[in-house]
Amino acid sequence: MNQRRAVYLMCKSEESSVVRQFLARIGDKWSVLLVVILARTPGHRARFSELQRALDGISQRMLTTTLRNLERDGFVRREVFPEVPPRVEYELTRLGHSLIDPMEHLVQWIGTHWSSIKKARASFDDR
Amino acid sequence: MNQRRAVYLMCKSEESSVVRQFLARIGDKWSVLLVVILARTPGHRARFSELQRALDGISQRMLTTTLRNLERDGFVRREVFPEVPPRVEYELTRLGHSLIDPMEHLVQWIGTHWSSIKKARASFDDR
DNA sequence: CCGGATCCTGGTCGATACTG
DNA sequence: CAGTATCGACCAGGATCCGG
Repeated sequence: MNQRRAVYLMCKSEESSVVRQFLARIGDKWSVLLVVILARTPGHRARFSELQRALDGISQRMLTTTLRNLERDGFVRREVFPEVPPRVEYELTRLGHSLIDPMEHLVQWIGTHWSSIKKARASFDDR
Repeated sequence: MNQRRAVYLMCKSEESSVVRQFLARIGDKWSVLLVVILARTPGHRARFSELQRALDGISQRMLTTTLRNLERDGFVRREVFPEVPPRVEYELTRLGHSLIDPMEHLVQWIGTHWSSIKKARASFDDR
């Protein structure tokens, strides 16, 4: 019970709005996946086109704006190499890397409970 | 490193799409907050109007649909009391309650790193 | 008191075309 | 190669009204 204090405190203050803001940002269509992909890339670096291939189905526009947002929040560092043709690499920052830990817990939870969710949905939809 | 296996595996399979689906559902404007509020309510139960007061600013429509979605996923149980005026109570299921644990980690992380994010944004916006 | 039905608005995301 | 610009479809979500 001790362990859950932060959640219980959350609603008392404006911390709930912070959580909402955070989820609204990182909870978009591609951000989490992008961070995860960078995390598992050797060196935690990749260039634009590599990321586009890795995130199956992402449009060029969305990759750009997702990367900009992550850069703005300090999760990703952008490095431009003055070459022709241009090369741009994105690297996970220390802050971005620290995200892996809570996400790991979430992924674990999903892995354990996803079948329960699917079952609940199926039985709910029978009505 | 051992601890991070699930995240690294995630991208290999279709598990990434499961994570996306999950985040898309629970990552909406009110779901997480609603679960947290129920979790901290004595008995993990509350009626519709109590929830509406607790979630400052939520519209009646969004409270209804958010509750429906959570019920469909098996996080919340709905109980109708055949009275006049009607009374409806919502209760966190065991599955819903198990969500608290990973969310706790997330909240902890946000608490620790939110100031870093704000600083990163400020310095980014100076350009 | 609870919540369904409707209408409306802004924002998110994809497609496409075009630059340095 | 790595973007930017523009357009349009779609949907989350708020306001409001009504009904059991």
